[in-house]
Amino acid sequence: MFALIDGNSFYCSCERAFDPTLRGKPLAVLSNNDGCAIARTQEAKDLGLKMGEPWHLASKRQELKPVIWMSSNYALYGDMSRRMYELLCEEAPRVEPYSIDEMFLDYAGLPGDLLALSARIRERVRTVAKIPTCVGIGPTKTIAKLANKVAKGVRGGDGLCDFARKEEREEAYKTIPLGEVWGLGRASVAKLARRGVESVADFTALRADEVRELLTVTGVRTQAELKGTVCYPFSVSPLTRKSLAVTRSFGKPVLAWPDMEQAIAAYATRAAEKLRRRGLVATAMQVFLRTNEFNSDPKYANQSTFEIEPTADSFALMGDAVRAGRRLWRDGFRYAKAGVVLLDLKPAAELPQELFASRDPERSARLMIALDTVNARYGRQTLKPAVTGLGQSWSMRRQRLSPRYTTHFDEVLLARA
DNA sequence: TCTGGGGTCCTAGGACCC
DNA sequence: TCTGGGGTCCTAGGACCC
Repeated sequence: MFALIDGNSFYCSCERAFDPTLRGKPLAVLSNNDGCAIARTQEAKDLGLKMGEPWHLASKRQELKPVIWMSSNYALYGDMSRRMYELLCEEAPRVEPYSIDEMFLDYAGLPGDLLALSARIRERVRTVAKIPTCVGIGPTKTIAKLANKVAKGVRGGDGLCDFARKEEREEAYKTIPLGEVWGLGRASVAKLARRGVESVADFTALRADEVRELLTVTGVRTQAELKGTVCYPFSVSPLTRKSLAVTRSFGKPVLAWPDMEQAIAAYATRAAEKLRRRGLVATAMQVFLRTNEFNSDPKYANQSTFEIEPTADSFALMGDAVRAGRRLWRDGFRYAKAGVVLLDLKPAAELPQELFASRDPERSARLMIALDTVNARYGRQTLKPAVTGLGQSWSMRRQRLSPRYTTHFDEVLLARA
């Protein structure tokens, strides 16, 4: 049996964990660049704030005046996520992190009342990590996810939903709309609706070949999982990821190549850091830049994907990225966004020793270790390649940032006694 | 002035080969 | 002159997720 536990309004709950004055108030956390709302407390939802609403529009709506807006603070959320994970590891034999605020638990082989166990876990996460959560239980991940959604939907409920028993969940399927199912998005729901399929029960009643024709094999898997057959097994350690990206919208439009060069160099440097932290090397790279998609600026977007010599060296990656960016650059546009994506990642340990590598691998490794050590101790941007620049007029807006309570000594909470 | 960032998987279609 | 089947690999685009 599986369980899925997830934090309610996770980013908002993280902010509240450190600032109790935010409790009971309508609060929203904004996306990068303070673009749109990506997390809302119940109070903010009740005022009518929608997921993804652009802040520049929402903040002008009269009924949303009471909402407290905060920039997203991923260092804090990542840290809170890790705490939640460590707590869960003490309670459940196996934990699989799924996203920053969601973890699957494997209850296989556990004796006793799994609902009571879930309640205990939930209470511990609430009191120790200060994060309110909901838990769904089911024999497959898809069912556990669905149960979790049901638990979340009950206001003033106990935050738990148990779909372990076939009869009970099949009864519930009759009234649950299809869009609630993990793996069925807007497009699939619309396709199914045209066939009169609206509830989860309608969907599980379809023949597998009909589902396949409509939704391909992913739809077939989702259906099988809803019926209790595991298609997505539990895995404690995810396989090494395949790609890694650093992409950002600019705080203001970029008009000149030197600014773009700085941005691309900085993104490549950051991507290289992420790569090294995971012990990986990249063997291919994608660089893209684009103008604003939403306004009436003249449009230009282009990207380039190419193989590179396998590496995690900041300078090598930066050089490749900047050269590619230069080829893509056209004068006369107002650029709104750019990105560096590292592809076909491999564990560094598997890297064959190149006889004629253009860079001395040992020297590169020593330099990168020095770079990472200094930056770990003194802050991320202490040592960085010169071309990434000091001015950074393009960097994103984060005007409503909370203090970095957990990651910076000079911003930790002070307790007076 | 203003609309996020970072992932995965699947399929169709073209190029190329035997 | 016309006609065939069957592979592989790559890429673009769609769909979905948080």
